[in-house]
Amino acid sequence: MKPLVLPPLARPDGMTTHDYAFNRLRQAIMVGAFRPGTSVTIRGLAEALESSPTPVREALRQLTSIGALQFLENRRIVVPHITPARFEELILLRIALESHAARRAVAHLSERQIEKITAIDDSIETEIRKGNKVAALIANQAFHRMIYSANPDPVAMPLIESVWLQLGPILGIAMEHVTELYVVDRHREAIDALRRRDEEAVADAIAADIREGIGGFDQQAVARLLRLAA
Amino acid sequence: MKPLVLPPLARPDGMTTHDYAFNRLRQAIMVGAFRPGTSVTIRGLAEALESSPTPVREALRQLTSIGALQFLENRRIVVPHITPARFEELILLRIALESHAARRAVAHLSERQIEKITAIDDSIETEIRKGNKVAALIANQAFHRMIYSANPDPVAMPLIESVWLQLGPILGIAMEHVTELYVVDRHREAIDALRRRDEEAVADAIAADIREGIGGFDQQAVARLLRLAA
DNA sequence: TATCACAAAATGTGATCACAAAAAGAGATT
DNA sequence: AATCTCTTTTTGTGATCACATTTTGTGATA
Repeated sequence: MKPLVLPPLARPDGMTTHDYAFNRLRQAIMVGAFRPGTSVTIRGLAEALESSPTPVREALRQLTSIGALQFLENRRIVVPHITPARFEELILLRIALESHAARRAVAHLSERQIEKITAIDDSIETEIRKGNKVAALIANQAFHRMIYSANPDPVAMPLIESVWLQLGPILGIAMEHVTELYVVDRHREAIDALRRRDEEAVADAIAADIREGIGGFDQQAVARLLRLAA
Repeated sequence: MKPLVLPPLARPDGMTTHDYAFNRLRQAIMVGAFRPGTSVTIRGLAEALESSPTPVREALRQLTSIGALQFLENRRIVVPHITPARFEELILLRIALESHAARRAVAHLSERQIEKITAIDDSIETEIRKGNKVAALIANQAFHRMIYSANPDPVAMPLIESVWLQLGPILGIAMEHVTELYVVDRHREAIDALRRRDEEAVADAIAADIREGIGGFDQQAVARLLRLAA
């Protein structure tokens, strides 16, 4: 129960122990390193991160605030379970949030930024072709984040990432069971719409992208896996 | 700098010190007890709450995760400032989130719940007539929360409350400068739509309610106050 | 009066410890 | 073999302390 393979993550100079723990755990959950129902302990993580309980507890508390973890009544700390209904709500919430965020970002995107976004989209395909699932997932998130963050007041971004974190554990299961990766996204469509500054078309492309494939994965497959995770 | 009038809040039995601190601070920010730019200290709050730094720090860290507070680079803890642009984004985000949440709740609302919601709406008018601003604000939040929480998987609710928290400090300023309270909401309209199970009409009523008056207050007045807060 | 330098106080950070509750394990009983 | 009871271990909680950084306060200098 205590192998605890935590994806590595560089620790920039001057970063506090707490911030490091938070970012590392957050990233781990975001890319599906923990399965639903997994329980973690403060002391265990403190040891794994070579620190002490105090900063780790703060990081865990923060992660519960954004729905990534859950403090149960019996004081146990677990990765939340996901029911099919909850999964459906999260996807619909992604669509509502991200199509809104995309629409509000269009006017602020420079040509240069759109080029950068196109480059990220290319890197997604590259990673998929190389079979590197986690890298493809991270690149896909970067694609979406880059668009929404063009808004000078990206108030929706933290909320979007909260939803991503809640979907993270599902992605972990999906990546375990999906051997074949295939590109099924609406990214080119979204980029074209960005170039035309067509807010509605961008929002529609993003909505379709989310609906048809969660982070590059086939939704039907994920739905099937949900039964395994329950 | 340390009068720190924290609204009282009962502490249920068995609640941890951390949870108590979190809920108390959260409630204080939500109803506008802190002004934008206000800085708080861990030790100061620990003393005010008659506890120690550890649980307070955890509570503050959680509050930053949901945008209610901000840890600056110089390690100072402040209530975030709000620019007019940021305010606009937050309002639009409220509209996007809450009209979505309302739409997703309609199918799950029982007649009994709708009656309860109607009663809450009545209490809002009562409080306004009595001139009790904070109580009216809390009742208004309860009205919205009651609707959205009808969804058995209310995944949007925490995100909505996050936005409320970010708007809280503005409400505090508004309440200081607005002497006359008047009822300008679309609540009856929303309730009627709920009774007809008309999802789109409910969503529209909620959107209009938010757009035309933030929590029962006149938006123009708030916009004017924003300049004072900057 | 304004500005700079230095000392003192305040503050966030993180490790440690004692305590209580929960979980896990061991052994006996049915 | 299953269940119950009691002991041991694990674990979250919260207070305290030492440390480093920041802020504040004081006084000298221009």
